[in-house]
Amino acid sequence: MPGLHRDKIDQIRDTLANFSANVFPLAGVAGDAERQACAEQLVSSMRRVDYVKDLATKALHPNRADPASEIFDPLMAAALATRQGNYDEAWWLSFLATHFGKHINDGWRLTKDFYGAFGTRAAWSWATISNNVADLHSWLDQQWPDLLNDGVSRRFSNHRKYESKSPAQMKAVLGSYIDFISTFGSHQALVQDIHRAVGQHPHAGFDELYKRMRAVKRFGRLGTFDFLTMLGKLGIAPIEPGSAYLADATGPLRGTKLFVHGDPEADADPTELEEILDQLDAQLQVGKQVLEDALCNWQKTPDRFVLFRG
DNA sequence: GCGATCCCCAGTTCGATACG
DNA sequence: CGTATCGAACTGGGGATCGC
Repeated sequence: MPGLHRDKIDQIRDTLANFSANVFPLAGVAGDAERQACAEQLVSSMRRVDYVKDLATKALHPNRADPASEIFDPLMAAALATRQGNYDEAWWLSFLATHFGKHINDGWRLTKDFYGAFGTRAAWSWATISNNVADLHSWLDQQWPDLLNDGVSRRFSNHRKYESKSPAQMKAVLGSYIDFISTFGSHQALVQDIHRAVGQHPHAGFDELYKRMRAVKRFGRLGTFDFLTMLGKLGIAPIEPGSAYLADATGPLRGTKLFVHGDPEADADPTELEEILDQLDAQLQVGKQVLEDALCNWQKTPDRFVLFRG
């Protein structure tokens, strides 16, 4: 990150140094190069988060919501649906965007072609699928594999690289999500139920949804965290992560161990690491998603900034 | 060149075992 | 009994490597 955001990087770097001196010694960023690289990763993560938050209010072309359009974008489509009060569609689009993900080269093509059903029929909108799961299943069995077999690359994102486009898995994953929501009748009814159960605090809501997402197949710690933080950023659900969910993590846990103890393999209690992140964020005020994202990317190359792609 | 094979990954699932 | 914890088994697809 050359030149740009110099002030913000400097400010974060100084906060890290002060925190180390006065609150808890952060062994992983004791060196100048490491502290600088970490500060740059934090600013880089903040910018990615801010980009998505801005989608909620910025001007968007209506074709962003049209899967037949070249400029279809499921996150922008979710933002547009939210503005129209169509929370069901906003959640569903966010779910599909998270499940398929944006591939570094193929972009949103996999999401677009599933959601738009390759133009073979009306789009698989929430209104359509939630009332016609059987139609979705037969379409996946009978048409989807042939439609995919056209020589065009439609890959999952890095975070979803173990997923499969097989009809069996598609039915299992999408079906389990549809079932999960259908128990409540609508996404808004689910949110109301969460509020009844744990109150209205965004951290409590996030945590309760995180637990309940176990009902959705193939959505583990990473997929669930990506999905729920997306809902929060786009203003689709009033939730925000109150922790980095290190207990179930691999990369972010490694990153936090390196950050705090100077050793990615350190035998550290995730709960204690979370408490240190809590205290640090009281000063940084960047949010837990930025911390977990930045520390995961930083630990790959701790002594110099490498932009995360993928 | 080109297909076959291998390896990796910020993963997931399943079943066994240990608890209260 | 339920349920928490743990590790082994297994995952799909891309890209690198290998053998021809």
